[in-house]
Amino acid sequence: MSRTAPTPTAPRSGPDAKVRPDIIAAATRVFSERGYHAASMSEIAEIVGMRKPSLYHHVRKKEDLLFAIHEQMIDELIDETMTVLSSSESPSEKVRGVLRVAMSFVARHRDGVTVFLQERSAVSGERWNELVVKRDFYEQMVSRIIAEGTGSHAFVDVPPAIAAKAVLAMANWGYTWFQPGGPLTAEQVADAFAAIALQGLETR
Amino acid sequence: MSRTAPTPTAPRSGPDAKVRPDIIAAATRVFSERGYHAASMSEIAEIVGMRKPSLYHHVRKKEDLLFAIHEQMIDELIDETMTVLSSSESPSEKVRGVLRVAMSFVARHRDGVTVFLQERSAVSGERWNELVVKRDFYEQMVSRIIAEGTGSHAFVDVPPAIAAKAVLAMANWGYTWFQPGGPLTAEQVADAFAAIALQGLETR
DNA sequence: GGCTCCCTACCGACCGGAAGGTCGAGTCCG
DNA sequence: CGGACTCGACCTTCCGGTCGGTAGGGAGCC
Repeated sequence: MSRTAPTPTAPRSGPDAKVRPDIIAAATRVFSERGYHAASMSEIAEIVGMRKPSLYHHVRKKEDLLFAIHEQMIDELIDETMTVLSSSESPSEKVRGVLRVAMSFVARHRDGVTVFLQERSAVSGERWNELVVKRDFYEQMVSRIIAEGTGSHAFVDVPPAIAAKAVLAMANWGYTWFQPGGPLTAEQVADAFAAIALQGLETR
Repeated sequence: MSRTAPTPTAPRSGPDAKVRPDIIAAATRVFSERGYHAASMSEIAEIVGMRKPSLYHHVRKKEDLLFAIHEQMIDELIDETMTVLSSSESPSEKVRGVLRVAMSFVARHRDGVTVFLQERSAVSGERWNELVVKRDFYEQMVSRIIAEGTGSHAFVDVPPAIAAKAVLAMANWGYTWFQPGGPLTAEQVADAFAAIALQGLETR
């Protein structure tokens, strides 16, 4: 057949087993387009060029695919944001950096981010907790940057948690409207958002 | 029977017929909790105290319920925001007003807003366009306020469309985290967001 | 008051379809 | 030979939606 995976990927050996990347990619596309519950395993199978029963040779349950997407997204996002956090820039520059990373992430992984943000409640049970922890951790990273700014009086005295919500909202909401081929690049948008978040709209 | 609707509500006379409010309320709750596709008509029927076939006496299709919720939300939101837009306040005050209206809206109609923002793509066909037009109109309202501010040099020179995205993002994203019984009221959150959007995080 | 008529609301039973998931048999390749 | 991989047929479950029939109350009439 016209298979493309050379590595003999260990098949469904556990709940956390590696799944073939093209399958994850197909699932990401279908989940993002139709929504998790409306998406069918048959359609995912068809995209990767097999039938549904074959797909179940690589995946245990439909939910495993959803979880894998979620995990991959939040792990990568945390990883990329970490480099910003651990830099020696000023709090302002870190906020700008967070926004740049986040917007660039949205631009590069549109479908994945859509699934990650829109299908938040579809993951159930044990693994849901794991994701909540990581999401909270990510938010804490941003919160800490802002606390750093207010601590050094570089930032106005607003509750860091609320300010973090505001900054994250700008980036997260991007998945609903940002088009990678549009008039503005992700970096330009991120910088515009950073300007608003840091200096505000009013003239000085 | 123990009915409570005294008015002989005209039953399913057309696609735009009025549906009993308790049915809309039940659908809103179920759609918000389970997601549109995962929600079942039986569960909605059960909440309002009837069986599925009886529910279909009041509603033609499942999608009609979804559409009704969407329409109700966007219509009310536009209506409330209109009063802000048509006031004679300064652009800054109007931005604050928009955020107050939006956050208060989120607080009062949590489930409805959740459906409205999360189940955006589940509406199909003709009526979807109608909703897109209204959503764009709402966004234009905010965009215009900001253009007004940049025009009078009260606001910094940023593209109004981008600034509108930023402002709306803060409010829209609220549905994912704001708890009406939490430490901050909707108005307090809105004012904090307005402060960030207008003056920025950096000290002057 | 009784009586019929009719319309609204309600429901048990049912249908067609589609979905997630399984099974057993086959193929290919090291 | 054996394990990875594929698939046709199949099972179960559930869902959106329909159908035929029933209860009940108001309107009109005698």
